[in-house]
Amino acid sequence: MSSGPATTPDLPIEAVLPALAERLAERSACVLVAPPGAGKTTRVPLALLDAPWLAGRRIILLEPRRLAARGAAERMAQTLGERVGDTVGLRVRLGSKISARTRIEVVTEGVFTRMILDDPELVGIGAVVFDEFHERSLDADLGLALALDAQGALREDLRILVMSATLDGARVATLLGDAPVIESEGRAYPVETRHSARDPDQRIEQAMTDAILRALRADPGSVLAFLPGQGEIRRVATLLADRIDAVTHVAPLYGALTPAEQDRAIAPAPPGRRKVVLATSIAETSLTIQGVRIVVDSGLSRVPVYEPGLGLTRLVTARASRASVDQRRGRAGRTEPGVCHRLWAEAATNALEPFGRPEILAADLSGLLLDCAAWGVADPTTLAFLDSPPAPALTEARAMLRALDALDADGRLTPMGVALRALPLPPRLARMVVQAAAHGRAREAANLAAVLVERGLGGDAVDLGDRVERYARDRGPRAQDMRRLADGWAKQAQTFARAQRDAGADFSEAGPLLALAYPDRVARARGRDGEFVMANGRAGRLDPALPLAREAFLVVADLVGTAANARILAAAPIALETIEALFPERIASVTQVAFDKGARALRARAQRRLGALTLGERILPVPPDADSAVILANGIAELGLSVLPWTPALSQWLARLRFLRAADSTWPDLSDAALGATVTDWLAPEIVGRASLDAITADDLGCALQALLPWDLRARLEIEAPTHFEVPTGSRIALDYESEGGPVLAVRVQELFGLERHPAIAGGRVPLVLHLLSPASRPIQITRDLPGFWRGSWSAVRSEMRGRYPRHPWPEDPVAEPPTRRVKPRGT
DNA sequence: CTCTCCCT
Repeated sequence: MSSGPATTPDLPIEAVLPALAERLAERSACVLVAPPGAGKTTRVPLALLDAPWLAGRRIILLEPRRLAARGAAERMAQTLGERVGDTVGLRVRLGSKISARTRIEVVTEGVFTRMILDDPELVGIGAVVFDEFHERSLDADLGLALALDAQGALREDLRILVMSATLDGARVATLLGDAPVIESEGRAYPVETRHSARDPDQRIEQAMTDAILRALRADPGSVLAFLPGQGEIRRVATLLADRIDAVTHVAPLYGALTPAEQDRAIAPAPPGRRKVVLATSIAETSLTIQGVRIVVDSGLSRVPVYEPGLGLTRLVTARASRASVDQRRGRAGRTEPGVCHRLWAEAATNALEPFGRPEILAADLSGLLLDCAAWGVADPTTLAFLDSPPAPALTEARAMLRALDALDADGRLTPMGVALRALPLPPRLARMVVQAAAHGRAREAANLAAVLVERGLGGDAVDLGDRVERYARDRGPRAQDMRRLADGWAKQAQTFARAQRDAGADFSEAGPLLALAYPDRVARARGRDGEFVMANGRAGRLDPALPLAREAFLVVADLVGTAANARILAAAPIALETIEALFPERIASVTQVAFDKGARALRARAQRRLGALTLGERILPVPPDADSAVILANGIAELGLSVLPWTPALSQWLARLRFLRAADSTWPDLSDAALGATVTDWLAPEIVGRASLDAITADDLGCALQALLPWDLRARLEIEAPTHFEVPTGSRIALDYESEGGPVLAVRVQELFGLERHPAIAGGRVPLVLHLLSPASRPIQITRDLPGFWRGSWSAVRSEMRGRYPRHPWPEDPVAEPPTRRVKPRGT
């Protein structure tokens, strides 16, 4: 291996600079792929400065982070022996250093998007250089799409250079019109990679703790460990505390720490001591930790998943990408050769996604859509994006911007949209500030917006009123910077403000202000345990010990977690009267009819609703309409159809039809399941105007059942399955169709005297099951063969019965005897 | 099992 960067001042990138200059002289776009340590960020812009095609115009260098932008500007200025603001300038949100002499402007990606939207011709600019493009931020993707559009339509002479560390350069080159790709060597010390697959039953915290302790014993130097999030970092720190030696210091490192805490975490260990830094993906790029020789990588990272439809983002723990784990490994070889321990089997590396998911595929696109509309493009998918913005997120963004009144029906910018774009804030918050300005509260709204966009400003209390108050008392440099910015937003918003009628809300308070930005996240308490339901239908919870948890209504600004378990991170209370005053056109009056199972009756309520949220309700008489009847019918079906007012005749009717259906499927299916599934069709029309089960009569049920039988089958029913059977005495006896063996005719035996043939129905096809009864209607015999009975067991029955009922006829030959229906004994 | 990171 060659010697390291410390001993060789010439950087690997120098070797490709002549080729790069040559390509850019003849082509308008170029891709430069160079791994970390190549020196591209600082060397390339300076090398292009004297190119003839630049003709004295400026170069814009895009960096993904303010820290990186400041560092690049400082190093380039130093190379020239100048200060930032001379030849090399800087333009970031908080503070710009630009002068008339400036030829290279280092800007953050978001700044460039605004620059090109304000000046699509990019007057005075000869080249735009995208650095760290492999990070694929939303702003970089949008900035490149807009720059390509401008180049094609207005500025064919504009040079576009895309620089990237690990990118698949060919894809970008295609996007840039088959631009040439130049590759450079990187420079890093060798890093030995060791794999050890984790026992799947072991928790990641335990595996990481064991691996760190092993690594400390095996090699000298400090350790940088990558974990997915704060929770894991805290738990590993606790586990390590019991088992680590006194000369080794454990330092957590993640984004939510204050800058001072972060500085302490990345400071080198004192001589003779070692350090274990437990970090999130924050340590993959942008900050270097001195003295790290050992990296231990869990292979996991926490990534956001945007849910269009709810307009919310939740976090999931996922395997880190191949690019990400390689980047992590590289952190061990920054200053000397190192070791990287990976907590997975070597073969699993090939199964990793090659790159992390580009932000444009998993983000809220409302800002992007608004910017595109300002560019004159209503459909962003017509621009040259490396990955096209996904349709569901665009649909959601379009709906939100329409609701904010920022776009018209054709997707063009409205005057409100112009006003929102003038504020460098997310569209919802911009709308809040503009609308508050119309009521003379621009300053209050801008301060609330500041607390919402700058993480940690005003602390992390859930109650945003508390955060605004703390921020107002904060005299630190960051708070002062943000106050200057917020003042600018407020002034800008006031230029668009036209005095409006009284809104009936006090916009000096956080809750009413927030409602302007998040009308869909107005929430109502459900129960007492800090549970709230929002107008968008989703629920979230608060620590029940917080005073905020006792409020009836909140506006939720931020929450995390899965749909089933979302935690509210920022909110402010709002009064019911304020909600009613703010959203008269959004609040709908809904009459709701529901079946009360306990009372077995319908209940009607008039509800005032904001989306999924019920603001108030009162009891109403049940409307006697078809809709109510359907709800009652379905409620009854849930209880079971046996609760209906069945009479013996209706039960028999049903049994007759089921009997026929069993043999012949031209008859309708009237099983319990089929009837229950179709109550809307047959029961509901006959119970219109009924408000409870008790109000339904047997007649209602009869009419409803009749409707189940087509006209042409009604006459056949009487023939095939008659209700009664006429015996020789002339008695019409009801048949029982519910018996399992078939339809039953139960009759006193004397009424059958003279009958030679067995009685049958259904055109003689189905013999009845005869239940022969004594004069006292006690069962004597069951038979399906009456002639056989007369010939056979009748004589035995006769001898027994004659003794018990001596005054009734028990003839020797029943076929020859006249039938009788007399029950009373013959005269005495 | 209380939040990844970044920007106008």
